[in-house]
Amino acid sequence: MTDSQPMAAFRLHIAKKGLRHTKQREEILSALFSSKKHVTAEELFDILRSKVAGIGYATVQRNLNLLRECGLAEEVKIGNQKARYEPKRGKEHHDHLICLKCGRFIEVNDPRLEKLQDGLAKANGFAPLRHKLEIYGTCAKCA
Amino acid sequence: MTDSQPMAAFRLHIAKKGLRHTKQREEILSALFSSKKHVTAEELFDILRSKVAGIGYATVQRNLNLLRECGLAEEVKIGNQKARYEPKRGKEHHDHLICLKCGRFIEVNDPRLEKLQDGLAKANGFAPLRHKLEIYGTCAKCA
DNA sequence: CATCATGATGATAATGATTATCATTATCCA
DNA sequence: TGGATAATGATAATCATTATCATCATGATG
Repeated sequence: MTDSQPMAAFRLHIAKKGLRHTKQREEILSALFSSKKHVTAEELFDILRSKVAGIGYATVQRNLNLLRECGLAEEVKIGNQKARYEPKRGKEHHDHLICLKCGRFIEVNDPRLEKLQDGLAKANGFAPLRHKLEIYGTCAKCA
Repeated sequence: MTDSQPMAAFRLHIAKKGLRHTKQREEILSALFSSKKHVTAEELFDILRSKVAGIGYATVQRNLNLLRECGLAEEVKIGNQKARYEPKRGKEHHDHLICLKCGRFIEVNDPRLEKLQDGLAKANGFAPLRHKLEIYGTCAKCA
């Protein structure tokens, strides 16, 4: 099997930390990157049950956290709702437009935001690492 | 007692919804607006115990939600941590620089962000209502 | 001012998401 | 291949928040 780019990065991270490669980890990564929407741990768990006999919910959660650690997954959390995860390729960052009616997420990206972040931070003697911008409103379909 | 501006707004909201004015509500609002930092419900509860004999935790939580409803309080939530609340005067909006080391919140406000929000939204047929920007990094004291 | 319908409170249980525990299994290096 | 130990899976624990419910307080009414 030829490793996909994310899979290779995952293997590298695992090796660097002295962790082990497992079938579950492989499948979790694969399922996350195959998903077309932002999935919850539970949804991912349901998908994986049919592929990996006996896989446990805790394993999915644990490895989503691991993927988050190595920058391959990002968590999006709205209010007290269950966290959703999205695959992250490379270093590109994007923000979200979140529809309050249907819950849809629209991904957006604007380089001006990065500049604005740096400016705001610098003015306060703050060293920025990352940011999270969520714009709430109504999407076109729900208007 | 001369009502403060927020207290008047609170009374108005309560009246409009057919709710009742209570000593607890008054004290919760007052304590929130007296706090110098972003407080958790628990911290507010501890402050209030000495002022209002027998006040319950649930009452504080309930009324923080009520204050949020009528725009007098704003909730800030980082990861899985306990929610923090800040008093909100009028309609001014601000965002947060959040220090990953000491947990300090710095409030910032830049009108360019509002324009950026509107631009991003319009480009996606999205009607924006509000946004939340959190910039994570290291503050000057923790550098 | 007294009555009373009902909203609010306070104590506590319930909920729900996430994390910790632990016995067992699987990985992978020597 | 053996063995040290990380990972897994099942489940319990945790923790913040919300729901429940008996009792109390508010405020409109007479």
